[in-house]
Amino acid sequence: MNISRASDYAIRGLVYMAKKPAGTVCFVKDIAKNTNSPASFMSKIFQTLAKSGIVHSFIGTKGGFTFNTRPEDITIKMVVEIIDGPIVLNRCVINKSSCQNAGNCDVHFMWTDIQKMLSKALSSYSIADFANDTFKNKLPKSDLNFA
Amino acid sequence: MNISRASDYAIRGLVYMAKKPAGTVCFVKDIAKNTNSPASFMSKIFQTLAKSGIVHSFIGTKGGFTFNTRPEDITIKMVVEIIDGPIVLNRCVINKSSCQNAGNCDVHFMWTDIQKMLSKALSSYSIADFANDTFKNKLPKSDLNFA
DNA sequence: AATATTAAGACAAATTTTATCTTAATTTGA
DNA sequence: TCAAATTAAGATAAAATTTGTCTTAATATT
Repeated sequence: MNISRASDYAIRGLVYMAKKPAGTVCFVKDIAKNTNSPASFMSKIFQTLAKSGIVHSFIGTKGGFTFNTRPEDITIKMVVEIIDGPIVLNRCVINKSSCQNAGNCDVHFMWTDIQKMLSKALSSYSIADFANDTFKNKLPKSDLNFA
Repeated sequence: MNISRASDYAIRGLVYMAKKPAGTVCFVKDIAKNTNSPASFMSKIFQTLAKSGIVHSFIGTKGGFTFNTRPEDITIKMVVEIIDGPIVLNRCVINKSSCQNAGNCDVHFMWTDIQKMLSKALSSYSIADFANDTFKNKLPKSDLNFA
């Protein structure tokens, strides 16, 4: 029940990029250094981000990465799902046949519901929120009252 | 970002037990059969549940497991944490020194907040909710509106 | 006391995560 | 133009976790 190191690195790397002037080409080496993450691991993570289309990569000297999607439009949910794969709290939520009750039991409904809630929460934050100061307007969600 | 098979089995096993009359001694073999889970794996899971104190085990012929805590008082969060360990969305939430910003960055605050929300949601369901019909009164949390 | 049945606990396979190392692509400067 | 430098891409590998099985010990019953 947690995000991977890779997702954490990805978010931190993208936030680092988002703090630079728009259009800046960033090297993995710099991104890694400034986020205290292993450069070769970060390299692989940015490969995945590039494949997804949210960043653009340039090979060779003076190569690097730029945003292909505005940081305002990149949600935390998007990043986590690109790196870790779809958020699925329990397998019965996506694969009903994996459930003895064919996904019709109350436990199934609980997981589906909590997953939706989590998904909404992760979608409510963007990379830009952490690069700029727009984050402060959003807290806290944990005050939500569950009857 | 998901619960383990083990936690899923544990919840299903406990719900199965909770449907029996209070005080019934249940065998792992039966629990496993009725939840479509590997018996030897379920055995290990119930060992862990017994160590935690929420169920009581009896060794030998006519041995088995009974509740040591009322199903009403066993939350889904408790079960998940007993089996999978504490719910920690990102390591910086519990270990600030693992964060380059000593846990004072906005990303840290986001994870802490979402974790609290998730924790509250998981605490709002009990094993009894799925054994009886009290579950229906609780949905849906996913209607919560995140500004 | 022997047997049957149970949980407990040691052990092992499989998968996932977290990386590293090598290769290919591109630019730049000599 | 070609070698060198620098970059991302991709193959490979180590480590950790998850998921399970197999053997042992405990207890009750006959």
